[in-house]
Amino acid sequence: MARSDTRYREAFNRILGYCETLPPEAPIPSETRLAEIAGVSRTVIRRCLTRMEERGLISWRGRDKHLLRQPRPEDRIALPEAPADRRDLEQRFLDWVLRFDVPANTPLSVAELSRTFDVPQYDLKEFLAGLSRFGLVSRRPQGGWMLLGFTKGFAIELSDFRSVLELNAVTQVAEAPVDHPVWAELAQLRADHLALKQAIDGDFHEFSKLDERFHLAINSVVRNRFIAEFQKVISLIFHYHYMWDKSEEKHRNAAAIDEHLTIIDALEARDAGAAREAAQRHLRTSKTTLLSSLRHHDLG
Amino acid sequence: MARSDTRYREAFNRILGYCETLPPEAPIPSETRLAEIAGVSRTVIRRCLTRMEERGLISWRGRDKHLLRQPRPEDRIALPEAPADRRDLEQRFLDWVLRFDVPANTPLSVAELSRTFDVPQYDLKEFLAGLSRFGLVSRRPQGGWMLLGFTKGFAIELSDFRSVLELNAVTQVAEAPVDHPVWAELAQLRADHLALKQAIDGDFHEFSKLDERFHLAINSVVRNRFIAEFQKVISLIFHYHYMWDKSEEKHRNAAAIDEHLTIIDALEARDAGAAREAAQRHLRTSKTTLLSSLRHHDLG
DNA sequence: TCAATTGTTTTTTATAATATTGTACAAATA
DNA sequence: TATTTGTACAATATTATAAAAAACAATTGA
Repeated sequence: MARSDTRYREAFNRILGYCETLPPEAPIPSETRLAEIAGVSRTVIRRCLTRMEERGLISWRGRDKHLLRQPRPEDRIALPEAPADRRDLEQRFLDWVLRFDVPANTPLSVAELSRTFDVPQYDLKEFLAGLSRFGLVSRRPQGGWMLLGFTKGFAIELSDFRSVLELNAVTQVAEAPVDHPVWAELAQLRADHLALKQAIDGDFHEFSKLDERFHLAINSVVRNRFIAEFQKVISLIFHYHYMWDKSEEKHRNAAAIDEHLTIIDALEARDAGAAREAAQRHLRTSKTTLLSSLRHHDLG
Repeated sequence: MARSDTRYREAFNRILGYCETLPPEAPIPSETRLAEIAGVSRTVIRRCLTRMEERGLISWRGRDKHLLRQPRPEDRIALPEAPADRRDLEQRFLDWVLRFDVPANTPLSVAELSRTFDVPQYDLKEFLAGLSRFGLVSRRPQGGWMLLGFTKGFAIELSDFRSVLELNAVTQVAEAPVDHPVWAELAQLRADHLALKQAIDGDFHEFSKLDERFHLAINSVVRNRFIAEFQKVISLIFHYHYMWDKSEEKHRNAAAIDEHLTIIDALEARDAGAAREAAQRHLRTSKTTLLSSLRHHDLG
């Protein structure tokens, strides 16, 4: 009826683990020290100590705490199952949106999402609030949330924004010092592109991964928290749409390989202007592809 | 112990208002229709109708609903006071952070913020979740939130990001059609800049407003939801820091006026390259100013 | 017969209540 | 005097639940 005691349970087991490393009848460190070890507050530690005393694991009077016996496996508390990783919720959510081709202006039910993603409702609320900053979702007047994304306007503005960021990245690469790791990565990418170009007839599906690697390498030169945050979302969206638009995939990928190689050429020649121009061409192609993939979905 | 009935109360008063426009003994529209009028679900409408019947305002049997008497002021329900505008929470929060010079890595107490801003805690949670997308705040491992912003690294990256966006905007302005409203605005800005330049000795404080107008005009040409979202935060932060860094303010503002005029000159000559270059110089100055204002605060 | 409306049930959302956890400070110890 | 513990209090996370929305079934009237 209030917050869970997972923190206490985890701390208890962790302290138990720590005690196992101690010699028999060893003194137990101070509460503050234990709190540091378990990464929780003293309140939780005191609960743990109380339980340990009850179970006859330790003696505890004032600041005199001693280990009475070695902890056994059955001393541990059971943890509430299903940690349900909150971290990659974003990945899973976008995956869901794109994979099931959830149309724009779909009402999102927090209750339903909570079930499908196995995540508590308040976590989702927080997550959706974050996404609303990207204009991907918004609050509905009658309550709840709504998926906005993936209209034509959204795709255009996303592409444009991506272009702005990526052209900036390209410029920065051209100015990167010779010992920057990006140059080694680009050399490797050039080789891999050439190899795939040879085997394009059979392996054209492989391009998707290469494309992601290429753009990641370019953008890795830019160290900026704001840009990095957006890049994650952008690359995910583009990546998926490319994977699913199967029309003329082979031809498209062959063309993209050449575009990538042109960019690499210009970069290695340290010709920022040419690199920007080549990147601009490539980004225009990408935009067209993204838009046409949306059109196909509209028809299907 | 659950959600408030504000929605019902507001709907009731709105329906009352609608009934006042009706002739005496008029039939009441269908529940669905009323729901549309009040912007609320049928469930709420039925609660409203029940209350109206109890108060002898209407007769209600099945789908036969009639007005019995004209609603009077005392029929209205009292609304829970203090709407506490959720909309400009962002403005007020950033204002608070910057005005009180809240240092980086300050733990934020949702309870305390809730009191100072007169906003429910869950609204704040949602808001902070949104800000965490901008890297301004983050979750602490032991629970709660923490203000990250306004370290040197943050200022640098923010400035860099601003430059990327603004240089893009400048390029777009240079390509804007002659009948675009930005040209009229720039002409006006030129005049205002020249006027202030004349009176700089006395009115140099006025520059802050002019600066905001100038950058807003440039950026208004870019129609992009992602960029617009960021611009709001960026301009607010720069704006405040300029206001408070009083060192050499007059000299700084005089220089900035000239920089602005150079940009306007290049733009009106449709010389995108020169405009970008001038903008780049101006943005570099801005960055330096922002950084030095942080340094002053560190010392103070 | 069928579209519109109402009656009823189910589902979802917003939010107050609250157990758990964190934190500050006083008292005790060594 | 610096640690450590005891105690009180405040904040947070999470639940429980009333309010609202949505879905569905039954009814009505043209």
